[in-house]
Amino acid sequence: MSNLELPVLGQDDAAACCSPMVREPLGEEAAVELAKMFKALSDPVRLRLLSLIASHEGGEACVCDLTGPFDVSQPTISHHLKVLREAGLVGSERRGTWVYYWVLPAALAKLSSLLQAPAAIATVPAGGAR
Amino acid sequence: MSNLELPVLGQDDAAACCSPMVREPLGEEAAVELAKMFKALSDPVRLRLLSLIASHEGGEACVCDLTGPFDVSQPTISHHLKVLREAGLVGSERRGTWVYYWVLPAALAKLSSLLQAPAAIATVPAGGAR
DNA sequence: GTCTTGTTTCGACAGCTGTCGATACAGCGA
DNA sequence: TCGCTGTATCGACAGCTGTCGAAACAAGAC
Repeated sequence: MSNLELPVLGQDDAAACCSPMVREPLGEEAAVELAKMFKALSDPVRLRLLSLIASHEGGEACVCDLTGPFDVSQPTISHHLKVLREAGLVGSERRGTWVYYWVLPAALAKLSSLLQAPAAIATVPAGGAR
Repeated sequence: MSNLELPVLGQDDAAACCSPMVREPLGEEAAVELAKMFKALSDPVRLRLLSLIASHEGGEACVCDLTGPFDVSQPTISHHLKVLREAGLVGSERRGTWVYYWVLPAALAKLSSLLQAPAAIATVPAGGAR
């Protein structure tokens, strides 16, 4: 069976803790921590926010870039950004007037590797490479 | 506050659901669907249930194998299994007295690939064209 | 200084979620 | 048939979540 170039465990310290959950039962503490991250991803607005930030030029986006595409109010966007930040999925920094957010790739990689299902790897279309 | 109209890619494309979200903004519909799956993962008990099922011999587990390790009641386990099933993450079947659950690897793979964060994302040049 | 703009926090509210005990349903064995 | 065991559903309830408008805070412009 072919093996793609997948994020390898131990690639960095954040991912080291998370082997695919299909290999061994998750511990209770690990489950609690991971559930918090998945909960941050469990809202459509936050999911779109995350992808907007990640796909933005330079890999970061100003809040002012993020309020436009949504139907919800600006305080609500701010709230969702806070949730993403507290879950460790994004980082933020104020630069003058604006506040910028960027994705923390290690966090996404951690969740991604956790969900890797060996039996399914062969059925996944060959990566995102264009 | 919401007059901005940014181009959103992938709203009509099936691939939008499976390519890394760091490459292009998630469409609204795709985000709603994916959020449901992540919501199913956003509870520690469900996360552990999923890993217990996946790591069980034969890749499937009877409900009777799943109630033991948890402090919650049997109806609660049944409820969580239902959530996982309705999210499309597991399948189930009754065989005589017992009901068996198994993980649907394609669903995990879908989420896993979505979260894949290429290391390059952090170093994309600011002037990069799309 | 004052004003303007960008962002966060606050307080409130409806709706959803996880949990339970009680109960109903499904098979099996005696 | 009856009873037993395994599983799902029901009804209820406390607590959490997403949302808003109003207000506060931060930084720059005038």
